[in-house]
Amino acid sequence: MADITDVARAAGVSTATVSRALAGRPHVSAATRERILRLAAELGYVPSSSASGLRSGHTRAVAVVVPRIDGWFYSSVVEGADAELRRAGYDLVLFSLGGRDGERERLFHESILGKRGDGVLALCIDFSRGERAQLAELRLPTMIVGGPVRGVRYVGIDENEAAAIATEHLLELGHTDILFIEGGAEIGQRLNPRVSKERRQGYENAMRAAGRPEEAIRSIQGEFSAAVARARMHELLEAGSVPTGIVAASDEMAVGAILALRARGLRVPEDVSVVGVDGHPVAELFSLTTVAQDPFTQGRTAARMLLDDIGARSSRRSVRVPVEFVPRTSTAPPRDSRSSATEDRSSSSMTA
Amino acid sequence: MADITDVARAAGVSTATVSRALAGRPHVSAATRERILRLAAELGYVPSSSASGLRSGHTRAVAVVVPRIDGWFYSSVVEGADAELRRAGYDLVLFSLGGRDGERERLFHESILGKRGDGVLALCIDFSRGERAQLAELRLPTMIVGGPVRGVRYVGIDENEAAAIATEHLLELGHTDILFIEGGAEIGQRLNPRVSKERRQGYENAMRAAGRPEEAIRSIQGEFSAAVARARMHELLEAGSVPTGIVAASDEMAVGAILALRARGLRVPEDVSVVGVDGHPVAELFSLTTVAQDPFTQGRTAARMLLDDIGARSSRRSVRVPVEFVPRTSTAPPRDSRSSATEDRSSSSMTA
DNA sequence: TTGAAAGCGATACCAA
DNA sequence: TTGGTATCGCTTTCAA
Repeated sequence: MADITDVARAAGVSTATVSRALAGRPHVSAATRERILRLAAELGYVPSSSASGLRSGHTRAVAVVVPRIDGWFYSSVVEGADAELRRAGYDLVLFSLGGRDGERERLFHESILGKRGDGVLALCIDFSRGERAQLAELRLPTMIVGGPVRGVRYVGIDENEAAAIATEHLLELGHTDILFIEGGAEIGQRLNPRVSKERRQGYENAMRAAGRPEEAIRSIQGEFSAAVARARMHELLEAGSVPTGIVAASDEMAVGAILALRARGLRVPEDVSVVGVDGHPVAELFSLTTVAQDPFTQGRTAARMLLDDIGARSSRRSVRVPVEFVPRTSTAPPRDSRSSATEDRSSSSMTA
Repeated sequence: MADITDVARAAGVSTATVSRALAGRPHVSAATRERILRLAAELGYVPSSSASGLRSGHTRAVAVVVPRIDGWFYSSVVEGADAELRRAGYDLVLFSLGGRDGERERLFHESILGKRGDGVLALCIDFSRGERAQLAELRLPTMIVGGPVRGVRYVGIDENEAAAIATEHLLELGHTDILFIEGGAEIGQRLNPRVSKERRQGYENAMRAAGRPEEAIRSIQGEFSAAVARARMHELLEAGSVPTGIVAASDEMAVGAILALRARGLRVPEDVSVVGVDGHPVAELFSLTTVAQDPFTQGRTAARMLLDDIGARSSRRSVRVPVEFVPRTSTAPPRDSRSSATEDRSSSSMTA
C-alpha cells in the first residue's frame, strides 16, 4: 500500500534517494541509507514491480518453459532454478505447455516470454529455427536444460555416456544379450529428440565397443513411459524372446520392464538384469541399479548462468554435469555365465 | 518491440482506441476493431504487462505458493491451475518455499505476493493468523488447495472420508487388526496439519463405527515418506507385531510398508493387506489398492474460483471434490478369516 | 465512436 | 551526496 513517496516523506528525502538506497546503489550516505531502510521496513513498503519494470525495462523475473510440470525431472529442475532465482531476488514465471501445442505457438509467436521475464529457461524443448530467431531478435538471454539445441547454451548430462555406463555395467557382469528400451516418440509435444537419440547411441556404442555384432543390438520403444515399456516388454516376452540383460533409457521404463518380467514369472536379477538411467525416486523403491543425474542442480546451475547473462553478458559455455552410477540389486551376472558371444541369443531361453 | 503507438499510427487511430479494441471493450466500431486486431498481429504487438499493470492496477498474473514443486501432488495441482489460468490469459508466478522457512516469512511479511499477482493460490499451507490478516488487508483474493484453513476458501477432498473408505474396505474384507500409518510431523515446513489429522480421524472413525475396541486403534508415524514408513514398519515387524491389514495415509507410505513386509518375507495381500490414499502414480506400479484423488482437477477448480473472485467478487463457497476407490491386488480377505474380535492381535502371528 | 491528455509508481539523468 | 523532473507504455476519464 505504501509507495515510494510515503517512504521519501517519512525519511525527509526525495524519492530518487529512496530508490537509490533501496536498490543498494552508491551515492547515498550510510546514515541516510540506514534510515530509509528502516522506514521502508516499518511501512512495509515493497516497490511495485510494474512501475519499476516499466521504467527500467527489466522485470526481475525469469520465464521458465516446461513441457509439463508434473513430472519428476521437470519439477526437480524447476525447484532448483527457483532456489537460485529466489536467492537473487528474481521471480519465476512458469509456462507449462501441458500438451497444448497451441500454447507453444502463442508463447513464441507473441513473444510473451520477453514481456514477462528478463530471460528464458526452457526444459527439454526442441526450439525450431524460427523460435531461435525470435529469441535472438528479442535479445533474450536463454538457457536450456535437458537436451542440447544448436546455438543455445545448455546444462545437461552427457546422455550418451549415461546410457553407455549402464550398458557397460551389464557387459562387465558378463551379459551378452542386452535389450535396449528406448524413449522418444512422445505424444504431440515437440520435445527435444536428442535425449532419446543420444541415449540409444550410448547403448549402441558400448555394445560395439564390446565387440557385439550388429544383430545383437536390439531395442523396443517405451516412449519414456512405464506403462508403454511394460506393454512392449510383455509382447516381446510373449514372442519368446528373453534377453539376459535390459538397459532402459529411463528408470520409469525400467520399472515397466521389471513388472512385465515379474508377471511372466521371471526374477530380477536372477533371470534377467535390469538397469535404468535417471535416478528417479521410483528406482530406489524397485531397488533398481541406475545411472543417476541430478536435475535439481541442473536447474540451479542453469538459473545461475542465466542470471549471469542477464546481468553482465558473461559468455560462459554450456555445462555438462556428471552422472553417478548407483548399483542396487536389479543387476547380477547372467545365470549362464558361460554363454559365449556366438550363442547369446539362445542361451537364455526359458519357459515362464 | 512494437508498442501501442506503432499500432495506433498504423491503424490511423489513437492509442486509446487501440487499447479499447485489444481489450475487447465496447465503443469501438467493428471495422476499426478488426483493422486494429489485424495490424497488431502483423506487427507482433504484445502489450507491456508492466505498463498495463502500473496503470490498471492489476497484473493479470496469479501467485502460486507451494511447499515444494517437486512432488506429485503439488506439481499436479500446479499443472491444473496453469491450464485454467492460461486459458484466461493469466500468467502463473511460482513461489516455492523449498524448505526455506525464511522464504515464507519474506513472502508474507513483505507482501510480495500482492505485487506480483492479482490473487494467491496456496497449496497445503497452514496460514497463521497474521498471514491471514496480511492477505485480508491487501484485499488479495485467496484460494487454498489441500487442507482447509479457517476463513479461507479452499478446494480439496474430504480427507476424513478418504481414509474412512480405505479402512472400511479392509473391515469389509474381514480384517480386524488394522494398523494405520499416519503422515504429518514433516520437516520444518509448516504444512497444513489438518490433512494428516483428518485422515487419521477417518481411520479411527471407521474402526469405531465397526465396533473395534480402542486398543485396536494403533498407528505408526510415516511422515508422508516411503523411506520413513518403511523404516518404522521394519521396527514394528522386528518387534513381532504383524497386523493383517494396513491403511496408509498416503500411497507412498503404503509402498514403504509393502517394501518392509516383503523384506520380512511377508506377502501382500496373502499375509497382509495394504491400502493407500492418494492415487499416486506409484500405486499402480505396486498394484496398490487406493482411494484416489485428482489433484489436476483440484488445481483447475481452484484457479477457476480464484479468477471468478478476481473478476467479479463472486462469493462461491469452498469445494469438496470426490475421491474414487481404486481396487487393485494389494488387498484381500485375511488369511485366517475366522479371526474374531477378541483375538485379533494374536491371530496373525507368524515367522518370517 | 473516437481522441486528447492525465496519470500509475518507479528510475535515471542532470543539475545543484 | 542529494533533489527535481522527464519518462517508461499503457489505461482511463472527459470532452468532442
